[in-house]
Amino acid sequence: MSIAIENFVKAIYKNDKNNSNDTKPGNIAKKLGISNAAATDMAKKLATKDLLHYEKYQELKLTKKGTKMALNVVRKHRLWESLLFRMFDMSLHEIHRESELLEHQTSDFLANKISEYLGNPKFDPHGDPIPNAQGEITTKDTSIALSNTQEGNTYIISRLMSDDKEFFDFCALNGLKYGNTIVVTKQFSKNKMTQILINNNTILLNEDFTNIIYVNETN
Amino acid sequence: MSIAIENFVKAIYKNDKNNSNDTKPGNIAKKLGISNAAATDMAKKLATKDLLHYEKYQELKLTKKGTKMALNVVRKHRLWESLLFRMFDMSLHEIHRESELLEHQTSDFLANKISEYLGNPKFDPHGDPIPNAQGEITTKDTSIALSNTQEGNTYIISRLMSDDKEFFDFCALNGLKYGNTIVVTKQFSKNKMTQILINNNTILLNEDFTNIIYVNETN
DNA sequence: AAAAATATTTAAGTAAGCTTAAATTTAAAG
DNA sequence: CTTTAAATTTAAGCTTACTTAAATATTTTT
Repeated sequence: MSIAIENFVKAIYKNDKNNSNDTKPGNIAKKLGISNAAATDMAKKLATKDLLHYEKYQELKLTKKGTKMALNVVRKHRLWESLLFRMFDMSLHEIHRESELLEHQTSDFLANKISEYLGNPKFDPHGDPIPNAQGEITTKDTSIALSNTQEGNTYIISRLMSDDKEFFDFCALNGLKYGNTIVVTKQFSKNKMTQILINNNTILLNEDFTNIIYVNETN
Repeated sequence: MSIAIENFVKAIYKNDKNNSNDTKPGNIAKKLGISNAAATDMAKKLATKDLLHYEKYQELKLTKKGTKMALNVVRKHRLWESLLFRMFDMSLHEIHRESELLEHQTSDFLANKISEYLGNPKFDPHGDPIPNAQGEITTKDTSIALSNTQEGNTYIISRLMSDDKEFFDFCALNGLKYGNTIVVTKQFSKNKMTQILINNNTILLNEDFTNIIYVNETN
């Protein structure tokens, strides 16, 4: 299948996961930087390939086959991120940018080699789960957005859900990293801001950030 | 530039290096598995982009710009081969197959990271020279084909110039590997065969193989 | 040096993956 | 509930990278 198709099913998959927007052609088009018309065309075409269900004006829904394809691409993306992050001195933004391209030119064979080399990791450096070779995500996600945490509690950063360079630069600068511990010192619910303590520094995060930083409670 | 263009200039570059065939559209088409007509079309198009010189019925000649592009792709290919070969348990044929795809989706930035990680190697696992970041090959090649060696002399394998799985399987089985030492025990000039001693095994190689195995004299 | 074989080029056409503009449908607002 | 706004779809068209078939030029053979 082509790169365009892989990116299309991946975009649908990710849009569903975030359940931020409804999964209609327009929203997918926005993510991919193509016109609405192109997205509609592609949706129709993929329906004939049994990758998704298409009904005029309705949301797009991946078939089992489509989901499997999406997870296969996601797997390769996250394995590349894991490998590049471990081997080279590259930022979260940089590994994402490179993996976005490499994911489409990676055989299942090579993906398995990378996975094996890394010890079959379950999570990538963003904290996102890595599907296995069968396209299954076996871990369950108990993490919550920082915006939903309780004042006074201690948490462990589990996911940084973004592709944005500036966000990652901010994270790197402030020690916001997968696995690190933070204390939520104050929730400003009216202003939708969260104050946290990390590495003995107090920082105040606004909604944009507290919605994409995910954490787990400490046990 | 597109993958098709990168592959086209690369094919011209490699055809020139091997100086096996004249570098006309038909020969390039054969290498790329496309029709002659497609190759002519592409050649004309690349001439307008100043990547090569095109004159009807004449050989294609890369411009400086075209050569630089080809060397940039070759660099990425050989760096990937070096990395995959070092990290994973993969054969020469497998690393070639994967690198053939990865080479087109690799930023200069990542290529430099890979090079740095490997200690800026000058040769890949096939013994082929790796162009530097400026697209220059700084090593000079003193190696000769096994078919041109002298009976009784000892040599070091310097290059295995092939993409063929069977050839690499044969090499792996018999210890024919970049850097290994062999003794040429007999040249059967009439039958174009060469007998060598390697790892205490005597093997007889025919022309197909002695023309693509390159060696250096020991000092 | 002419005839035959081979390669190259031209011409016409196709599929993928887009575009813009107009028409249609749905969703939102008053 | 009607009007307005927004999104989706259809239609027509473009570019890239091919294809096959026919025309033309070059090589090779005799």
